[in-house]
Amino acid sequence: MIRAMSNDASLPALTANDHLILVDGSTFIFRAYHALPPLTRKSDGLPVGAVSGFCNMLWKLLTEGLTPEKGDEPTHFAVIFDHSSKTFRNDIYPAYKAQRPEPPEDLIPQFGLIRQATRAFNVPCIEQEGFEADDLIATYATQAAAMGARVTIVSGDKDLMQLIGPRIGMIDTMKNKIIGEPEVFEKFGVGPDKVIEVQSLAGDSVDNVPGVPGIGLKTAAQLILEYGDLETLLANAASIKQPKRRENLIEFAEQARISKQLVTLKCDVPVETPVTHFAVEAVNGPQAVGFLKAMEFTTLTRRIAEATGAEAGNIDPAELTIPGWHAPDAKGRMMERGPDAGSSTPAAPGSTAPAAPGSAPAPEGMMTPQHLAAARAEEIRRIPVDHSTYETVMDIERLKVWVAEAMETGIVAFDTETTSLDAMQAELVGVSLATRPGRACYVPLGHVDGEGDLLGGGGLVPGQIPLRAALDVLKPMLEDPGVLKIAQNLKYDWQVMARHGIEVGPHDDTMLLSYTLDAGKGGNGMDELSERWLGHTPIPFKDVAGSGKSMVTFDKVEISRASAYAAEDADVTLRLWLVLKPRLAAEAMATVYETLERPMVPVLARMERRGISIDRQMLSRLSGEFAQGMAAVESEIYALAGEAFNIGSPKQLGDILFGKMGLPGGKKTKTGAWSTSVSVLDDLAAEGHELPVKIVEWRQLAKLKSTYSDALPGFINPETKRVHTSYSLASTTTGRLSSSEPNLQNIPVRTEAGRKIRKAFVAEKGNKLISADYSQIELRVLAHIADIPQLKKAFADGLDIHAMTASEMFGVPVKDMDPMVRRRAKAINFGIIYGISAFGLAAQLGISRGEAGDYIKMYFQRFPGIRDYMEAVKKEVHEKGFVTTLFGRKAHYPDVNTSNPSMRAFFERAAINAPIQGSAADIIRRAMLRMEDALVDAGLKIRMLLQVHDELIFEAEEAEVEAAIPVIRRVMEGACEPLLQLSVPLQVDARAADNWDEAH
DNA sequence: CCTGCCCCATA
DNA sequence: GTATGGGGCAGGA
Repeated sequence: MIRAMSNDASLPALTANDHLILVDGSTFIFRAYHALPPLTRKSDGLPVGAVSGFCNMLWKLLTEGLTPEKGDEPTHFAVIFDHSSKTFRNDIYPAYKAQRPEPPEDLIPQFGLIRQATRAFNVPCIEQEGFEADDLIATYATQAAAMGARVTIVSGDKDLMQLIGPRIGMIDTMKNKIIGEPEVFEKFGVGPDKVIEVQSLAGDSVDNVPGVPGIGLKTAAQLILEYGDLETLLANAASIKQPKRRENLIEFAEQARISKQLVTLKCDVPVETPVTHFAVEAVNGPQAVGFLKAMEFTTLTRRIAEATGAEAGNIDPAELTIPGWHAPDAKGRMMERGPDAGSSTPAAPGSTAPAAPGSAPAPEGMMTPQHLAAARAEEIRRIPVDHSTYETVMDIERLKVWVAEAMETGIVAFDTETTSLDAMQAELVGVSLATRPGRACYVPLGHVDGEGDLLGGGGLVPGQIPLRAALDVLKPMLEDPGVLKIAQNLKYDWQVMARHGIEVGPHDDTMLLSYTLDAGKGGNGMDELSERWLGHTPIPFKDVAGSGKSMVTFDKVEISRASAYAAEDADVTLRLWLVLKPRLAAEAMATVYETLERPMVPVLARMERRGISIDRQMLSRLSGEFAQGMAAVESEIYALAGEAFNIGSPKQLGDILFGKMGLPGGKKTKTGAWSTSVSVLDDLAAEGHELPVKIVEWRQLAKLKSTYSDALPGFINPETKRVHTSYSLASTTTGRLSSSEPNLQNIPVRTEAGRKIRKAFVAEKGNKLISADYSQIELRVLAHIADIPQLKKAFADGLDIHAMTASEMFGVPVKDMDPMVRRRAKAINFGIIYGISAFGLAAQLGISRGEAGDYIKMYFQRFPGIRDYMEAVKKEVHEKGFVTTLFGRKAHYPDVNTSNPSMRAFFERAAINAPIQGSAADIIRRAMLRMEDALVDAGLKIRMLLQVHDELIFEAEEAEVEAAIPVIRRVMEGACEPLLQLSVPLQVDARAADNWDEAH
């Protein structure tokens, strides 16, 4: 149909008072599809998630414009689509966008629907043969801007960023982000006017724009900033210093020019519909409502009916024309099971279900623990996982039935579903329970409907038990001393429940069971354990909530899908427990689990909840200082190098140092590139080169800025104003903890600049931070384990251990010792702990392999017990596949018997190190487990905040500091006892101050 | 957008 | 030579 007045000149041109909104319909479809909850469907199964997002956005933009404030509404509006995949660009470069994957199957019917939606809202729907939507948008935007009007492009497509200017803006509704010049700069490193120059160099693998090989966004921006544009750069390509880059720029010059043509948008498309025809017309209420009703968008239908005065009840759903779509027979999708689903008594789990533990059934009665454990594993493996047996609990009476069942059984696996991986911020969305294999339920508590996404709506899905009421029913069971609660990674669930006033206990943790039994054999995550022990692949999280950009929080997941996923988690957890728990006794690991692992959960959970204060202003000032320092060093570097380059790129740096400047490159990395690590740079610096010194300086500042001063403030919890790290109990082979998000176990300390970061960790007003650390704990453990008389005596006498070592080895007196000699001995001592090699020691000390070998030989002569210990450990690990710590913890090295000599040597060194590092880890764990009670018993309120392998950090009121320090020292120094009497004393140094740096 | 690589912060 | 976590870059899905 031809618009009646399509060439009517009487439609007025746009003026400065006009505001044109151009929606990039094509990319919107794809992005909405990925951003919105998966599997939103109409009752007949028609997938409509993208259409729903589109309609919401359209309505909001038409009525409000970009912001809810008045006066922002558009005067002109159009939605632009791609017409077909072939465009003039394919004539220039046939491969352009050639590798685009086919759109997902359930998206295909939505293409037509979105065009219908546009028409239903009375909005021009524009597409034109041979041109991409981007070219049409570019043309219309340029025309309107030339008339003086304001233009807003609604898209997240980076290719459109080249259009941004004084009158033309861009908004990404999916991210709710306005894209202006600063954002373009952030993305491309240049302003909008240079975007195409950068793109023509860097290329774009998504669209198959080739660019120039070896040049990414960073380098491209660097080059364009230096040369201004592509042609100038290509003209001067021969003078580029880096050989590889020069060659590529010359060889691929034509390819870059083609790329530029591909990315340059066409601003002069002979458009069929003039921009003046985009004047906004009132939405035809009945027409829009008819369409929305057909789509079953209830919320939006209501909203638009109200706004337009249309009588929704009297309007029939519109007829939809959907090519390629046939509604399936009215079988209906699986509905959530109602409150009465399932029988009122627990279903029999099947005759093969194991009896509850503790009540050893007669046939198994005479088996050894090992047989029992193996039989149990086989038994569990045979019960299939069946999602259809799970119940969705929507009714408080049913919940009470489940709780009663758990109380009666005495064992329940439970799992929480939340909105975040950060236990400190996660909102509870649901709880799942399992009482026997195959008997599990999910209790949704906080699911919302997804339609409110773009409008901020999204109320609770009706029918769920109110959160508070459900928790009141669950609490007595979760805290009942007679009911064992089992979880996978319990610390997380414990935290979430603690924030709702529930202290879960007693408990078991399948992740820790696995870690205790199998540390070093592989991961301890649930999916992995399920594969390993049950031969079952649980529903992947990404299948339920999506992944990456399109991931939704769990509260937006449809309840029936959430239910299958969540109930399965509890079911699998229970099964894993049934398999793993009997192994504790069979493999004599029950004590390790019960004294070193399980009780750590509440201790760490409390430490994480407390968090630590950081001084945001101080870090912000530091970021500024570091930035200034980097800028200063940067210009010196460019001057020394004779050109600008990306210092942060090891590849480019290597080209400059070893290519252009021809410095002798000592080492290469395993991929064959020049190594530019500090040790290499230091060597060059020692030869008198200035540039490497500056690089090291720049690197240090860059590291401190990006990893610490820039990143740490982002971890301040908005509610508590403190930083809450997360400790992992099960991610090292040796028994150490690890810390992440943020990692507070690698806060700088060695350099002056680094210690400024540490100063930003502060005590609250009226409080002090106390740092207490073990002195030389690993060497002391080594002295004990390997039973070395000289070492033991030195520690007993409180001597300087490295000086003593030097004295023994080189026969020099400790008094007035040359610091260099002591330094060598210190390096050797560390080397021993790491399973020394001549290669490593040589690298560390900057001496020859032969010389290092001589040192080691001499060391073993003086301390033969060390060599004996090392040989014994190697023998042990080859025979058993694991080694143990002083307290019985196992570290497995399943691949130690490999025939690859260097791999083998690596595992042997690791095995030598593990009992030392691991015993020290056990000791500080024991101290941590006793610390809280000891402090409370001493009448102190002081609390433990952090652990850094051999150091504990506390926060105490000033008045308590003096009394607290002796208690802390006593607990830490006596941590081995009474289980073990170490043959060397443990020594703890403790200090209090206003910040971490001064306390350390 | 994810992954491998390189480099670097700590004990 | 041991044990970690994390940031930036570049390349390939």
